[in-house]
Amino acid sequence: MTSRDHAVVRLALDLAILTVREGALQVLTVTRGNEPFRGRPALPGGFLRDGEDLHAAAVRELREETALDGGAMHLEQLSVYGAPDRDPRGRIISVAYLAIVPDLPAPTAGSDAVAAAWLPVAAIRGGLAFDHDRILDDAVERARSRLEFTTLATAFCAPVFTIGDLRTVYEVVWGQSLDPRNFSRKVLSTVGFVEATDEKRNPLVGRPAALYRRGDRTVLNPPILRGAATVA
Amino acid sequence: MTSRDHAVVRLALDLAILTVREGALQVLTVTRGNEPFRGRPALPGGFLRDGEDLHAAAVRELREETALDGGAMHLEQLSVYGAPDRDPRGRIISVAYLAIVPDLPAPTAGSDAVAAAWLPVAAIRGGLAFDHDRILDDAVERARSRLEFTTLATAFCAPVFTIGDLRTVYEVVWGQSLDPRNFSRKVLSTVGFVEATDEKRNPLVGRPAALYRRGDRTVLNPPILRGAATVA
DNA sequence: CAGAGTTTGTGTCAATCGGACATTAATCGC
DNA sequence: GCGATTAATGTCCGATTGACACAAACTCTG
Repeated sequence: MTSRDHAVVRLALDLAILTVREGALQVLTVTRGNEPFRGRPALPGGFLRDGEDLHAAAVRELREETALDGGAMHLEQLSVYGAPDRDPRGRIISVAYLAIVPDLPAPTAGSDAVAAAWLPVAAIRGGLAFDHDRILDDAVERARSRLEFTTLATAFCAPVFTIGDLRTVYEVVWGQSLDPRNFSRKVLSTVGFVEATDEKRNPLVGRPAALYRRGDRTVLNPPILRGAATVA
Repeated sequence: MTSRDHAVVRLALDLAILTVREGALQVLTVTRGNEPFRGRPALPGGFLRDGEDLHAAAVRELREETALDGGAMHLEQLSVYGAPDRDPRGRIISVAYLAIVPDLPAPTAGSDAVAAAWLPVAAIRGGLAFDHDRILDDAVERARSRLEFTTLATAFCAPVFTIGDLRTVYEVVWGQSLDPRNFSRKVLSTVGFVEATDEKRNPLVGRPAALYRRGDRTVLNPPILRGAATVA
């Protein structure tokens, strides 16, 4: 069945799990315990199991890494990386997934066999194993684009959040500051983006902010384009 | 090396090659000569070869099917389809690619071993083999979206084309009619979208139209959004 | 050759949207 | 109470867009 003409490959999954922590866009990394790239940070991942659905495998990996219900968070397929020399161990094709999670209050699964850690994306300068730098670049660009055209930003937020929280997500992911007034107007005028609650949250200083839940809309029409706004 | 835990898969490539022919969005299909799905139309494709790069394999398949220089046309990765039961022959993961080609004057590679034919997308109602209907749906949606945010529409056109040709591409792919005056203004005011030539083309009837080449810009900012325009 | 028919190219106008910015409201610390 | 700080609402104006008028250039027909 498997003739010489057909490449024999193993199929891996790699997850770029993004969040906004401490005012920065961060990605979940694991430290490699084996060669190659021993000791280097890498994106968490694993191999596809026998008879396992591709998307289900990604959900499983996400749950294993974040100890969160993978079905509830945002998880989308990013791309496939299949350069012949991308893994020195042999022909391994990797399907990369992009996951967006809120700032997790739980300790980041550090008790696992592998050491997991959140790293600021800006602090990673080509330091990841394999071709994971390229995967991360693609993941960040996808997330930036998603913020323009979908309501994905709410996936970065806790179940209940303020407009300021949402604006911070945009500012951190895009790396530019936005006008709070215009941002509020844009979000609140888009029906289905956020849903008002009757609660408020008292910050350490300043006027209390109204709290919102995510709405049922997923696509933003019109989009919120990252124009030539004031760079932070 | 390949433990029981790791699924053994074969990696296939499927191409959704789209064009605009005879005023309709069409896709290149091949008629399957073997079981399963013998006699049913399917997207052209093949298996990844040993040591072959993924994108290079897609370029090769495209050239085999259209006899055109794959490097010159638009070819992008679409998605991966990996449901366990998507192929009755066993575990086959498929990487789908979207290709956009102009209306080919050459006979559509009909002399090949497999019979290739252009089929209008609208005429295909769940008639493709495997999960190719879903792949085609995704490909069409991707193309529609690309027309909004990139200059991809020029890939549907011959090297030299009129604004009317370009508008026809939008109308056919989106399935809605556009105002010719506003469309011209939008295209011509976007620097780098099209490049003027000093030639004109005489249609069968009506005023001659100026001919343009594709410009060097790839992203459209601002985009041309398919709004609630008049449906054709 | 004149006029109808058709398509291209230029222009107008009003409604809407987006960016820049002012002002008021609510809370905390002193 | 008062200043500092952040939230929420509002104003203004230029840019963009959708709807539509009209002139220009060509072919076909009578």
